[in-house]
Amino acid sequence: MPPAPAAREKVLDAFESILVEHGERTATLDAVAESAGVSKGGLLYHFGSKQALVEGLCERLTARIGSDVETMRAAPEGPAAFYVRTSLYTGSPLDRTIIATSRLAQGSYRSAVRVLRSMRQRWFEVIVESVEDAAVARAVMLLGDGLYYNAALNGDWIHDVTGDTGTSVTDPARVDLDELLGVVADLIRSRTPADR
Amino acid sequence: MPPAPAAREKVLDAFESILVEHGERTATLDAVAESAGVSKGGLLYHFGSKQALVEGLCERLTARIGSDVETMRAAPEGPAAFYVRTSLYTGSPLDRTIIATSRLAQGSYRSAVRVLRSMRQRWFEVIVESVEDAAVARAVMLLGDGLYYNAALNGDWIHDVTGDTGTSVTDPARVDLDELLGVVADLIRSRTPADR
DNA sequence: GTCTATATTCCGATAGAC
DNA sequence: GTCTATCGGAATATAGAC
Repeated sequence: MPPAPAAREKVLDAFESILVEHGERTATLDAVAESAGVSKGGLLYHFGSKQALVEGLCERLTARIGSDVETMRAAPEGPAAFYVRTSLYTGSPLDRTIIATSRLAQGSYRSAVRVLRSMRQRWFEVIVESVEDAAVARAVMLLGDGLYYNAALNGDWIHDVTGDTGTSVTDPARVDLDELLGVVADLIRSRTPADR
Repeated sequence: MPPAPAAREKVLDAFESILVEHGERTATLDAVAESAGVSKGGLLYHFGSKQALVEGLCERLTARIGSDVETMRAAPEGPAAFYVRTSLYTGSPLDRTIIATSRLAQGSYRSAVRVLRSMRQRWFEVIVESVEDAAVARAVMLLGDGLYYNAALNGDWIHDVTGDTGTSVTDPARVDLDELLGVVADLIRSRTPADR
């Protein structure tokens, strides 16, 4: 591949960060340019319009999902567990691109909606293939969706970075990964035909 | 209660509709006023600023959640099943208020984030009380969150209005309610201590 | 490729008539 | 209570210098 224009990636990173941390309203060309360390004119050289910027982010998501799906398919723990585990927000590049694109989709950016739907479709295909039960696969998908919904809602992204002992049992937002994976395993087991 | 200014409610309805159908960016005072059939000046008489409008929607959500939680607590099918069932978008007033508020929360409206968190907290308390297992309760919450995430993503809200027979099994977005409730029932059963 | 203007449109809010 | 008119600021996009 070509040397890859560094400025383009920097602009995309900045756009992503502002979307994740401050929402769509704040992600103006001015703000993105400043955060990327270029002028507005410079930004508009790489992305001719705001729509082009949105398109750029969508393409980045498509690319990142491609490698994620490959990893998922080969995951030793199984695609379902892998999917649930990686749906818990950790601030990975993929996480951030997903949240940023979700923010755009909540606006009226059709292309963001399209790319997110296709992402879900690709995940689902791999999961349903491995659990052999469409109902369970859809439930697993929903659990992952729920984790992203919570990530997008909380904003500060602190789930388990603090090693505090007082994790309140009554806080629905504080999801424990091992606990959840246990539930998922039970779920899959309870639905797997015991014909062997 | 006082006669309840009809115009205020109409404005709030319009704000909600635009948020749900076109997103936060489109929900300008101009657009809301036009959709509500009043002038911008008229709107600003009832809600002195955009922030006041946001606050008004948050208060509406708080009120509607209050009655929802009561209904949920008394539901014959049990709070968990009730919660999952009503998390599937049907276009009810509560559904619309939740989606609208979620749209605001994805922006940087702190009050919307706060009211949504408190909503989840209240739901969770009722659910955990009935299933007696915090892990299951959290998983159930996530399933509901996932349903709302999907509703917010699809935008056209068509899940089951069409009586088409060709519901593709490979479409993760097309959730069948009975199927999902079956999974939830299995889940609760698999985790309920059989000590009786 | 990147910059500094500048044109244009639009949004939120205020003032004041009716 | 509801309206019209308008100000000030911000956002997208363009033009053209370096």
